[in-house]
Amino acid sequence: MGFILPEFLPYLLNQAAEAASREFQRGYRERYGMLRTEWRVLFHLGCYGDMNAKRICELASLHKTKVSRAVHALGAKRFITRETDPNDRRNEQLSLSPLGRQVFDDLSGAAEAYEQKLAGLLSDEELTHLRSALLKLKHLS
Amino acid sequence: MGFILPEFLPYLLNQAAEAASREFQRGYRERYGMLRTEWRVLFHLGCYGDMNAKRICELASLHKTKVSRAVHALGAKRFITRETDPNDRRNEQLSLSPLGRQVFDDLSGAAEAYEQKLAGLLSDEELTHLRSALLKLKHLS
DNA sequence: GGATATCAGTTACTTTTGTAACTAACAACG
DNA sequence: CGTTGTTAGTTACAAAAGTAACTGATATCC
Repeated sequence: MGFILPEFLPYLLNQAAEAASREFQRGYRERYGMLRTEWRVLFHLGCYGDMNAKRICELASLHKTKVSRAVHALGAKRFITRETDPNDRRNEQLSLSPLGRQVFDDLSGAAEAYEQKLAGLLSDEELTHLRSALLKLKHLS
Repeated sequence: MGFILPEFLPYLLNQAAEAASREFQRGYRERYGMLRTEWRVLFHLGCYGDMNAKRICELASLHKTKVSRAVHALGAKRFITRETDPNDRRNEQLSLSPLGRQVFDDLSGAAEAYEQKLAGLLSDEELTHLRSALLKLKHLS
């Protein structure tokens, strides 16, 4: 029988993800000139604490070049500082600067508000189920 | 309270969407050298029948430049034909060529198989709920 | 009919991403 | 030691996407 495009999961997921990102994206883009990967790096540091680029790659499933570029951009904006580990000079610890912390605080407020808005479209139950289904899908090698 | 990045819906949605697309994408990319937008255009014609680029933009929420480029690429590969409407020469009707139909048949088989694989990660109930939640999110302005 | 607006689609230019090859630092093994 | 391998991160180049301005065609309204 005919293939039903609007029920195809990868397609549906992409459309929902794009719709959910677009409006929120505009916020950090306009306010701080940040790209999505920059937002992600900033939030990893803000939510999990200092770490190196490698660790961010793992946590966020991002390629190292993407993270490298985001780290440069965030450094240029003075949102993060980079400190080379004297015991292993390949390793560079990333931290939020005080300015970066301020930006993070502002944006995490905006993120919470936006999450509320999205959550408003769904019941609590739907929301829990959605999160759990998304988590299962995420772990496709 | 701290913001929980791994529960943030836009982030979760993006990760799940990327994971769900990546493997499937490799298939049409390697077999036919197609990009994601080309896949989408091909599938709109295959699933809904002939239409013009404008209509594809609307159905798929894609920008017209993206569709224009995909249409060119699919034309160059001889997967679609383009016919100017004699009553309104701005309007160009797109159709699958016989070759394009073959490609569509092959890829829709692959898509069905992949959907089965994804569906295997979730129960029937989870799947229905997931689809319905994604549909609701998709309709954010 | 002629100025103006609108429409489908394209082009030219810029920004962002993907890929692979490259540093520089360290580890392991003989 | 010194060769070989691995690691964290960068760079250079090519592919793709975003943006806005542009065609050429039709519609509108005076």
